[in-house]
Amino acid sequence: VGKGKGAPKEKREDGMGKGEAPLVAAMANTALFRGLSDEMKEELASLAVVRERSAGIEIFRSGENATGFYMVVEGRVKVFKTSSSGKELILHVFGPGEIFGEVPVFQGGTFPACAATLCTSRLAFWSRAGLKKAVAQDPELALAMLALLAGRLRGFVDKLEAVSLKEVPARLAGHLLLLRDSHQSDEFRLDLTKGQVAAYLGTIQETLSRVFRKLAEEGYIELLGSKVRVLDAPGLERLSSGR
Amino acid sequence: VGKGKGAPKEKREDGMGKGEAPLVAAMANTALFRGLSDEMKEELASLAVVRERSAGIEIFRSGENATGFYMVVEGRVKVFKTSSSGKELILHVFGPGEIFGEVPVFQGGTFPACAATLCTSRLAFWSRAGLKKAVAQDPELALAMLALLAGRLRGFVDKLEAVSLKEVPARLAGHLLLLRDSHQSDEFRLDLTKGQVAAYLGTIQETLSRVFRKLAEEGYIELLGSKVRVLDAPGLERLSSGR
DNA sequence: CGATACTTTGAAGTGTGTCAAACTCTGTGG
DNA sequence: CCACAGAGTTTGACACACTTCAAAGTATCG
Repeated sequence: VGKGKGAPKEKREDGMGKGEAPLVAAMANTALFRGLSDEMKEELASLAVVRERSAGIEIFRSGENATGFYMVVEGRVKVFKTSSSGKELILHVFGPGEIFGEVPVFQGGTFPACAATLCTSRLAFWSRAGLKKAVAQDPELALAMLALLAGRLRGFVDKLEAVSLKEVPARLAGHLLLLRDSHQSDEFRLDLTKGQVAAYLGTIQETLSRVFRKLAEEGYIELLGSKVRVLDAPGLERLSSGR
Repeated sequence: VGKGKGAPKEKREDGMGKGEAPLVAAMANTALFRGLSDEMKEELASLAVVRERSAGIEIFRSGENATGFYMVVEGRVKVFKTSSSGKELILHVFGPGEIFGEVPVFQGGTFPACAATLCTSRLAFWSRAGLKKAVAQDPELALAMLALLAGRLRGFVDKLEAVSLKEVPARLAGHLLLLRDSHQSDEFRLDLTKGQVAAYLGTIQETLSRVFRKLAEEGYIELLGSKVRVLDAPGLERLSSGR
């Protein structure tokens, strides 16, 4: 049984700054805040604290007490869990306009997972009380928040299904189809390193590498570095659903 | 690659009846509804349709369109996913006072997973519109609903961590510790068949059986049929966290 | 152009799933 | 009260997907 080389690679940075310039813009891109009046957006924006963090910095840790929640203004953030032997499972990657760390605002008070920046990022932070008050005052915001959590639940159900009921080739096939959809093109670049994609799919680099090769050899895709071209989308669909 | 013997064992029953007797009582036991005024509880109760279902009956299926959500009045319900080869993953088991199938009320419109009765059960059903209206009118209910979804998210994070980062012995150890906590006793009966426990832990009967025996042989537990006695709780803790 | 991070490949080991058969309960009808 | 049916459970032999460990190969950027 392997164990305990799992020293966190992420460091922690201190210091924070203000800066509302892109904040309101990011909020306008956010499903959560989009419905709000400009007035309310301004008010919420003025309550936010914006911090800049470089790549690979820990934002919070699983089990830690939460005093509020975050929004990505610029950059990218991973939310993840790590096993005692050091293997990582990425639960989600958040980009500009997306909020994270909201679970303890409504329940439990501690973060269920860890978060860290993937690249240099600007993050907005709101206190717990602020969001609860806003939600209690504005039924539309409450419904938007409910929709957000419900959507996340749906995502986790899919992930549980994938990790527990599908093998790695099926998971990768499904992931590639999602990327293809979001890029609306058969050709695209992976937005993560392959190691990160592996952690996102619940496996490891070496396995992912072999499966990528298999998919390429069997004519489903073409692979050059991080560039992927989907050659047989229906085939990937078949693979993904396990038929 | 195994495949396609996965014919659903669950049948579907028709017919429904009304019956509010235990309904309000169950609602009083529900975290979601507890905060409501008696008046509002009565109103919501009057809007519910109560159906009785025998054991092993399908309630809804993954991907199906949702017109509302459910509460267990009496009995037990599993929410689960099935792989193409017939393996089942139980996401959750709900008992009296617990609601399920609420995700599509707030997002997406379709059920993310399947649901079926584990035993003869009485289920209350509410229309989608009713809940949304109630949530919009009552900020406390909105916050309670947010807490419910956030708690479920937390549960799924734990489950993902277990399935993806832990081996079966660790998962079983963790599960037994939870049962021990909820029964507040070192000795208790499994509330599910071992096959169902296996599906709940993301494995299969045969593997679970071997792991149970291993835990017993190594002195962590004593096992007689479905009766479990925890002998070494700290040991299980160690096992569960993978140290 | 060299350092560092990322990626690929190989060989070997392991946990878990698969298949098949025997065994054990539990409740029911004779 | 016993015998039986059926579901649930256990066990064994085997297969295999995936991980682990190790090393070489390839980008990428200052």
